[in-house]
Amino acid sequence: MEKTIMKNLLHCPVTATMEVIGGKWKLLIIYLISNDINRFGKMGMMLKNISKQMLTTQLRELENDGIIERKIYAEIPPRVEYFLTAKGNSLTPVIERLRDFGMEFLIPREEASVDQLHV
Amino acid sequence: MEKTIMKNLLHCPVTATMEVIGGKWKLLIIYLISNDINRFGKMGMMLKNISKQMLTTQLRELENDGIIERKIYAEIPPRVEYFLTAKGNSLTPVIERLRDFGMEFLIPREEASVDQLHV
DNA sequence: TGATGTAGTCATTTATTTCAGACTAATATT
DNA sequence: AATATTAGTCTGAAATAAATGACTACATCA
Repeated sequence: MEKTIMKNLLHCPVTATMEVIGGKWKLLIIYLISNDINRFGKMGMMLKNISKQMLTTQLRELENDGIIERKIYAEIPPRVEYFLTAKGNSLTPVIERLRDFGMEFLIPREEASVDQLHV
Repeated sequence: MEKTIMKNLLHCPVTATMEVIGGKWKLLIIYLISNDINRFGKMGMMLKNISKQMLTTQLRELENDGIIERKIYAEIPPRVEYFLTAKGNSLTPVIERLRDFGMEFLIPREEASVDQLHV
């Protein structure tokens, strides 16, 4: 075997996807947005231990990767809302498989809780 | 909405799975093992920029999470081989979806290369 | 007049990861 | 007797990531 693997893995779609969703808060943010918690302040409240800076960074990265969209309303005080793009919504099968694996192998059935925000 | 989300997410199967596979080198290591590159030294050679310590850490975590198994042969010099467990093999659907998303949205078709180690 | 609310930015400090390199065990080979 | 081999461990240093707290803009409300 050659050592071409590293070169290949630069273009590996698995690795590439992990880079997009792998950030500490990214799937959580996607989850919040898909549940209409899509403003900076609200998100910050839900993600108890996140700093503003971290939240900003994660949102910007998701935006740059085309997963979410940022809509600025010309109001004062400022209002910004985030939405999933079509690309972002295409992550659904990935997330479902992550969930399946977690439910089957990692989380005791009774304790599992997903997709319920207790609004 | 209450702030129960953080409590819930402690048991979120999506997050739990990400914790298992999210480590920088873990999917690569799983990939190598599934291609019979399953000894410490060989893996270290393939993963060009990994340190021994890092490799050890990742392998131990995967082992503790039940994804891989460690077989020690009582020989000198020492021989240790790693194998995927049934649980580890159950990650296949997850990895396939990660790949699908990457191929469709992240990697230009011509450049994509997965599952080919050029042995 | 002064406080309030939103969505941030920026500089500095602190915490967490990761790396580099020396070291080990025990046997076979030269 | 010295060297090679494998799969690591250990310590201290360097690099990266993340948190903290101050600061901004501008209209509206009290």
